[in-house]
Amino acid sequence: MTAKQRQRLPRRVREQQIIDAAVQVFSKRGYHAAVVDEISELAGISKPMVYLYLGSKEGLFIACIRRESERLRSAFREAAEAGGDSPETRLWAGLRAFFAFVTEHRDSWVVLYRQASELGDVIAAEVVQARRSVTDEVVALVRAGIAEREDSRLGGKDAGFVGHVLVGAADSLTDWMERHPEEDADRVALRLMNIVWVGMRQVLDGETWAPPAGP
Amino acid sequence: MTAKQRQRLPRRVREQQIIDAAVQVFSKRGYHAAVVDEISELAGISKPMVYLYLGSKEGLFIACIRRESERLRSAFREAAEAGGDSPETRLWAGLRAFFAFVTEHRDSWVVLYRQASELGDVIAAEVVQARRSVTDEVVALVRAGIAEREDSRLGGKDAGFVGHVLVGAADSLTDWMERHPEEDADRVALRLMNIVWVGMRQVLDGETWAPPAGP
DNA sequence: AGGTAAGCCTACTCGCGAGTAAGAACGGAC
DNA sequence: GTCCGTTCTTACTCGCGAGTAGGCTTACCT
Repeated sequence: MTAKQRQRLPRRVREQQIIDAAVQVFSKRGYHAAVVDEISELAGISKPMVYLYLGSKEGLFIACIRRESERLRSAFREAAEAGGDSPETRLWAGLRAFFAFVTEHRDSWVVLYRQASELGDVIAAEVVQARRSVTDEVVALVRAGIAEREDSRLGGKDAGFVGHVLVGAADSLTDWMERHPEEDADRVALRLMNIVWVGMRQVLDGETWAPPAGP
Repeated sequence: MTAKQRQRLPRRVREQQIIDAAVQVFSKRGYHAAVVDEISELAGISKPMVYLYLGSKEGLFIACIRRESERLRSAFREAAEAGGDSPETRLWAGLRAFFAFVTEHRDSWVVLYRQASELGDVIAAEVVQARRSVTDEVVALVRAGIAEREDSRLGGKDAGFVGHVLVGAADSLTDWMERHPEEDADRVALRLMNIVWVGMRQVLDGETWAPPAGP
């Protein structure tokens, strides 16, 4: 016995521990700068175990994306579904859940969306897919909100537009929150609703903004 | 004569050519996956020239960030300054210039803001700095817009918030634009103004959004 | 107890890519 | 012509990190 044998654990558990560690390291270093040895060490395991269970560095990263993406999307959707009857309140509930999630799992967010241009098309596609799936959830709510108005002058394309505004703004606000720790997730979500949703409602009511007439 | 001597050009010119190539390759592959040989080849030069002029891969990347960041910021600022007297029209002009810039120089944008978590603190700091400098330009306009109202219920912190919303939304909308090529930069900027600026104006006017009273 | 499969490790290989040494060709200046 | 500085190249070194070979150990089953 080499004195160095660690506690044995079933594969299921180890896999999750490895992914836990990987999310931290990928988040901190980025995909390429991340070193598998560091991940395995943080997971309390040796490198070959990582390869045995996850296949390759790329496979490991994809596993991270999949798991974290699923968690985030579930958090959003479940909150939205429990958020009342109107799209408005559902969107609000979803946004609260979103900001709560990224507050608590900053690493997940970083791994999910701050790695876009990196590595071969395989992973890039995975990352794009993950972001799109979140955007789609938001767009669905916005579309429902628009559809409530019959005479609406906004259509499906506008829902996509607003969805991107919301997701992009939320992403960026993640940074803002770091410098304003006194603002919790709920307050940030409320602020965002106040700007974007109110703006959209105004546009729906026909009060648009137009640039001053030019030449 | 080794038949392989290329046209000789002064350092100034070569440096720019190298940076041109580097922006393309960094944008396509990401910092770590980018290979200096590919950059030098694309620049029509041999690798040692890159090291002679830019020092290291890191130095090369920083040169890219600096140059592209400066270009983008100038584009925004010059448009804003020429955009009339009110913060409103200046912001509008700035946004138009921004979207026009990223439409035409997508690579620059990708290199500037889609590389955050990568490499040592040195470059990460540079990237953060670049994004911040753009955000600051926007925030200044928003703050001016808010300050126009005397009885404003929004303050400096809100300007920062709205600035982050705008920059984040704009970032995300670059993806949306790729899937909607029929929308040019001006139309996207107009849409964004319609949502965000109108929303903010409403809040300034006191029409806020509040969640339905909860337990 | 003996077999066996799952969990785990040490100690490698080996290619890729950052960075460099050493000098060749060109273009003036005098 | 012949010097000198700049531009440019071929042809390396060398470390780092992804991935692996091969085997040891513990838990459980019969």
